[in-house]
Amino acid sequence: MSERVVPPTARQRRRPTKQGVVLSEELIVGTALRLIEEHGADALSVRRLGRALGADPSSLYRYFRHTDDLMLAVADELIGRTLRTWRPTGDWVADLRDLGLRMHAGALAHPRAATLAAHRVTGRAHEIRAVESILGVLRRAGFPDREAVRIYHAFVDQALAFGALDSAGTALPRAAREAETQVWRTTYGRLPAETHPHIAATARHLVATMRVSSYPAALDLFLTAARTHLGQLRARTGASRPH
Amino acid sequence: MSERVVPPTARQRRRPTKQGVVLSEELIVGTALRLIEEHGADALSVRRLGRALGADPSSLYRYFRHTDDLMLAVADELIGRTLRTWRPTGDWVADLRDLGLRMHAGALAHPRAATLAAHRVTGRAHEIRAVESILGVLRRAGFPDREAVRIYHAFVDQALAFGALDSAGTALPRAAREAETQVWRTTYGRLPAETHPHIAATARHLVATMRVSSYPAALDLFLTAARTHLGQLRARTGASRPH
DNA sequence: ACCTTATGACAACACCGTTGACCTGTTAAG
DNA sequence: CTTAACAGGTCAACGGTGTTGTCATAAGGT
Repeated sequence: MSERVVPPTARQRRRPTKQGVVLSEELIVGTALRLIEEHGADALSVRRLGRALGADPSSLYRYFRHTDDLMLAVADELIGRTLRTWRPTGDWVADLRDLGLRMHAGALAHPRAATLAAHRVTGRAHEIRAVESILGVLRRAGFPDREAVRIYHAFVDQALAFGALDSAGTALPRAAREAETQVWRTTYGRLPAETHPHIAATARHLVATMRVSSYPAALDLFLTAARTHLGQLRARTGASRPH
Repeated sequence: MSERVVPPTARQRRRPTKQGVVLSEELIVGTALRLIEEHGADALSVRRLGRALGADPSSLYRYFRHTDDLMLAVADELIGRTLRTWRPTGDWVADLRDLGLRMHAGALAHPRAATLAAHRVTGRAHEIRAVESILGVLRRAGFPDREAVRIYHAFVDQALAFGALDSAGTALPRAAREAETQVWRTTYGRLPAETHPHIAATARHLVATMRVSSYPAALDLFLTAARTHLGQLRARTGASRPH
C-alpha cells in the first residue's frame, strides 16, 4: 500500500465504476463543488461524495491522499474561476480594487467552498498564476520587493478573510439571519441615550449599515493607505514613476 | 423530552456525577476553554469534554442544546476576557490598534470559538459594551456619525475576519501546517525567472512573510487611511479638534 | 418519610475519515 | 492472439464523532 495515489498524468487504466462512472480528478472536484453549493459545506464528506459520484468512498483515495488534498484541489478550482476573466489595465489601484471585489464576489457565490478554502495555500497552477499577476501589478506600480510582498499578503488575506466572513453570514439559515437584523433594530436601536450615548446617537446608521458587507469600505481604505505609502516611498527615494 | 435544557437560574438539584464532579455551565465552559488551550482546537469534542469533566457526554446536553450552543457560550466568555483589561487612553489610533491586536490575539488563542462566533451578532452585554466603547472612541476623535459607523463596521469586521482566517490556520493539524511552509519554500521558492519573474524576484520575501499573520500590517494600513480620511474631513469642514 | 422530578448514566443510532486485503478489467509485452 | 502485471475499484472493518430515548436515583419540598 506504500503509495495509493498516482500522479494524474500517469493515470491510464481508467476502469469504470460498478455504476458505470469513469472517475477523474476533474470529475471529483467538480462534483465536490456542486455538492457544496447545493447542500452546504457539511454535505461534503468522502462517503457522500462517493455516493454522488456513483463510486465507493475508498476509491477517492486513489486520487487524493486525504480530505485535505481534495479541499486544496477544490480551492484551486475556485481561484481559477475567479481569475479567468480578470484583465489588468495598468492602473494598479483600479486593478486591485477590481480583483478584490471579484474575489469577494466569488466567495459569496460559493459560500461553503470559500469558507473551507480561504486559509489554505494550494501551490497549484491557478494559485501560482494569481500570485504572479498580483505581484506584477504591485512591482510595476513601483513598490520595492519587500513592500510589494507585504502589500500582496495583506491584500489577499483581506479579500479572503472578508470573503469567508461574509460567506458565513449568507450561509446562515434564513431565520437566523433575520434574527440578526432584528437584534440591530431592536436591541441596539432602543438603547437609551443616558446609558449608551454613542449607540443611541448613531443607531439609525448602525441599523442601515450593519447588514451590508463592509468589505468595499475596507478595501478602499486599504488602497488609500497603500497609495499614500507609495507616495512616501517615492518622495523619500526621489524616484519617479516607472515608464 | 420536549426540552432537555433548563435555564441556568432554574437549576437546583445539583447532583454530583459518578466521579464526584458537580456540573455547572461555568465549569463546562471553563473546561472547554482549557481543553482548547492545552490540546488544540480539535481536542474539543463532546465526548472528550465529558471525559475531562468526569461526566457522561450526554450529561452536557442538559446544559447546552448542541455543540454550537456550547461554542457560543465559550465565545461570549472570550469577548468578556478580551475587553476586560482594555482601557482607552484618549489617543484613538493607539486605542484602536491595541483593541484590534487584542481581538486578533484572543481569536488565535481559541480558534474554534473564534471561527464560530465571528459572524454572529449576540446582542449580549459584552458585545454592547464593546460597540459603545469603539463608537465613543471614533466620535470623540471627531468622526461624524455616519463616518464613525462606517469605520466602526470595517474595523470590527476586519478584526473578526482576520481573526477567523488566522485561527483556521493555527487550527490545522501540525503536518498540514508544515506542508504549507514547505509549499512556499519549494514550490514558490523554485519557480524560474523566465516563466514567473515577479515570484522569482520576491521569493525570499515570500517565504519569510507568508507564514506570519498579515493582520498587523493590514491594521496599520487601515488606521493610516482612517487618519488621512479624518484629516480631509477636518480640512473640508474647517472644524478643529473637539475639546 | 414520602413523592416528584431534575439530572446524571447508559446504550444505541447514524454518521465520519481512513486503511488493508481482495478482486478484476485494461493494457502492454511476447 | 495470449497472457501476465498491476492500476484502480470494492469490501469490510476500526475507532472516532454528535445526538437522543430511556432509565434510575438522589435531592428538595412537603
